[in-house]
Amino acid sequence: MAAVYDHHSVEPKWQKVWDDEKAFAATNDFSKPKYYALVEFPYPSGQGLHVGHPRPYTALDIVSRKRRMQGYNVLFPMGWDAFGLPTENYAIKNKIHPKIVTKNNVARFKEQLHSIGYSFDWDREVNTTDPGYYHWTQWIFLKLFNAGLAYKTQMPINWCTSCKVGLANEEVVNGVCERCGAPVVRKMQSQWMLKITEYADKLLEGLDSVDYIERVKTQQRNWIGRSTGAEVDFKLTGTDDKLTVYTTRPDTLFGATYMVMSPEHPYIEKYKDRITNYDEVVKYREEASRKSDFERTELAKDKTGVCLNGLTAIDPVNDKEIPIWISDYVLMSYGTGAIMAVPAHDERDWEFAKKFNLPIIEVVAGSDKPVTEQVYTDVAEGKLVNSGFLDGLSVAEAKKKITEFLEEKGIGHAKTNYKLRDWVFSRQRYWGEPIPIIHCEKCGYVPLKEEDLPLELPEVESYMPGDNGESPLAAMDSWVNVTCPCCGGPAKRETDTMPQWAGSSWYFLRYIDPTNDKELASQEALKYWLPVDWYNGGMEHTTLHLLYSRFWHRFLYDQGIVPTKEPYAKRTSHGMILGSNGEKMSKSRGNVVNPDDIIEEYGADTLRTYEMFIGAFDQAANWSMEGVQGCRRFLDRVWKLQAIVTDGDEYSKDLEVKIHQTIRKVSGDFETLKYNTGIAALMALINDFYKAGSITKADLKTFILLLNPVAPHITEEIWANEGFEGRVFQAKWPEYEEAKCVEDTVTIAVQVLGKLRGTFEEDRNASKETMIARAKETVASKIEGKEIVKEIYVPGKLVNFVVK
RNA sequence: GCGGGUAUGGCGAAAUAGGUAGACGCAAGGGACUUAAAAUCCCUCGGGGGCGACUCCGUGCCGGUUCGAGUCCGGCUACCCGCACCA
Repeated sequence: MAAVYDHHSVEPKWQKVWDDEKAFAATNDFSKPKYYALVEFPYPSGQGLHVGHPRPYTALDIVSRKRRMQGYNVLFPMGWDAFGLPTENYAIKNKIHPKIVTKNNVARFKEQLHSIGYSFDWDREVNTTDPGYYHWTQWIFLKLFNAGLAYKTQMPINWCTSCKVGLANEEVVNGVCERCGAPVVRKMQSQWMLKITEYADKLLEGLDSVDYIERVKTQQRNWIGRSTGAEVDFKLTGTDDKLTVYTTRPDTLFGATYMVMSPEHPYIEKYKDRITNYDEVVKYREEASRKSDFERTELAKDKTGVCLNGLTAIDPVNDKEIPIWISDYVLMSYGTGAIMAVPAHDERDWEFAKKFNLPIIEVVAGSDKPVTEQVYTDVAEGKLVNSGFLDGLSVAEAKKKITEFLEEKGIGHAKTNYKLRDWVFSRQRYWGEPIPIIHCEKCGYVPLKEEDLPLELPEVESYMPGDNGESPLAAMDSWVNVTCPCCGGPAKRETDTMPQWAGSSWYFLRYIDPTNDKELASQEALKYWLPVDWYNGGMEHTTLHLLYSRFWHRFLYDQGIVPTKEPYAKRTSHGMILGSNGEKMSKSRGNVVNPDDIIEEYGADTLRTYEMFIGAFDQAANWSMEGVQGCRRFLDRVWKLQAIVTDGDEYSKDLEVKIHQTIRKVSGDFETLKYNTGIAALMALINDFYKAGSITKADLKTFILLLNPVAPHITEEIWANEGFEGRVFQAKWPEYEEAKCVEDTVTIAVQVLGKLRGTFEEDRNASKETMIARAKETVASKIEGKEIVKEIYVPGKLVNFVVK
């Protein structure tokens, strides 16, 4: 044995052994119990791996390695989510094909991941930009199209007035273009959409059947945002038209004092002759078009709006004529694009009414202050007033009664609404999956035939979007102009590509059968491997990627393509790794840590141990070089255990209880995301080993097995040095006996009036009477001359005396 | 703005189900070894007071429930994440 642990020679050595022996390949032996562990596949950026990546990867590598030791057939795959904007922008700037850029980045990422010693099954690597992969992404799109879930509509995009290109939200900084600084406006564009809203209820209900951490479920539920209310028709004065609003509070209908329409509402165009201040309205609408939905609702505090002079509405319950305003906080994309405003009982309406001096009428009583001074939104306590036939009812009763009334009169009906919006699926970009649709003047949108897939990305001369905001593909006349598969007439290909979310919405299915060129994956393999048993990923993917992939999966289930309703049985999330200054790591802040440097100086096992020890797994943590060093010191102490090991195939007597406790602790902590305390327990045990002076081979063996999932290289090397049989990755996970986890004596805390006044040691089986008697001795001076009113005894823990 | 989180020593953090706050690690101070340093090993380490047995205070802030609150309840404050074309 070498005197010191030399990671430079040991780590690559074992990585090669694992590769050569195909140590971590999932087998197709479907008779074995399976375990599918999944981490989010990375976007192979030009910067290479970031120290944030190894955190979730190491966590599930630990789980995977432990599962294999527990006898499971484990699938733990890795791949590349390689389409995307930064690669395309790099390609534009440097005139290099994105394919080449991607290939280089992937090679770098793969080498980096390899050097950390992950137990990925590299035989199942997938890449979303590979035509053999996106063949099936396009195939799923065709299924969606044929099921009526893909449609085209006019949607606004961010448009740079100077570059003449569509921009991603991220490329818009404070309303101007990130590259040139010119103002960005919203421009209408015909876009492909996916009807995720049709799956809103299924996605909501599915959450009840899966084991996701609670905040992920809550965030998805709120994102879907189901609310039940009513749609109500208000007559437009002097016309045959009605203005339909959506409200969650139909009970407050008698308190509506004005209406607000979205600035984009079609009635504005329709009745522009009636609106006497139309110029002002148009100006306001232009200003609103410069703001994103986010800004429009963000600026809600300082309400803006314009009253439509000449256009009013009639409240259907009391025939009152009320004014109509337009304001940007009302969005065309939610509800009906118009609201009735009840300022007494809605915060935004109240602020708006105060600003523009509009009447505020109380219709729910129960507030401490008059509603002209403070908005009253309590729905549990209040009773209806000033509301005709609703007076005296509770809010819930009134909701029911008014909805029945509206339905009876034919002026409204109960309505469920969702905050969730349909998924904008078009990008005017090159580096994405081509949308396999042909547009024919005669036949409309015609899908490609399945046998014509994959529709490969053609080579183009420039990756720059066209002047009118079209994708670079639009310039490829020979590719664009085709004959209609339906009528044989002249037709044009769709030139938009899919968003990056497309490839990542189903990648976990492809790992199951990655080389199948007949189907997306074989039914037999899907039945065996699904669902994913444990999926860990960033909290930032909760509402988009996670929801999108659940949507696709549920759709595929409805089509009979996959055997489970839900793709992921369990979902957990990790916290971000921040720079040592507590800020997000970024080049500009100069606080970026490259994992390669850590591996070079301290080794992969140190990196892995530190990333797991850094803090609570689900919380953000600051990087610390000193902390890295501490973990390396721990591994050095592990290495040096070889110097104090003596023969013996049983646990040392003095260490036996500690070892059993540690097996229990580590086995549990590795399952519950508490990697930091699991490692702390191993550190505590090694401290006990050194205190004992010498340990048996059995002591060492168990310690090595427990540490192996975290630090696989050093443990494999010690295992070989000590002549233990086979490889650690083939060994069995250690077991503990509950009976051997308990000490003979317990320490009892003694409190007087809840304050700690002393402790004593006693046989753990001693009676309650003995414990209380010993407790009285322990705090004799504190309770002397006082009356004991109550004795509280918590077995094995404490005694508390309540005295007078 | 809306939705979701988080707050404990000098620092990263622990604390099954309301029961000894600060495990484990880092930094710091002292000691051993060394010509010296590094490495390693040993000891101390929340704050105040006391020579001392001890004692008071302490888990973001204000209040409550309880024999007992970091943990439960009500009300705040600060910070972090997401907000649909970054991934």
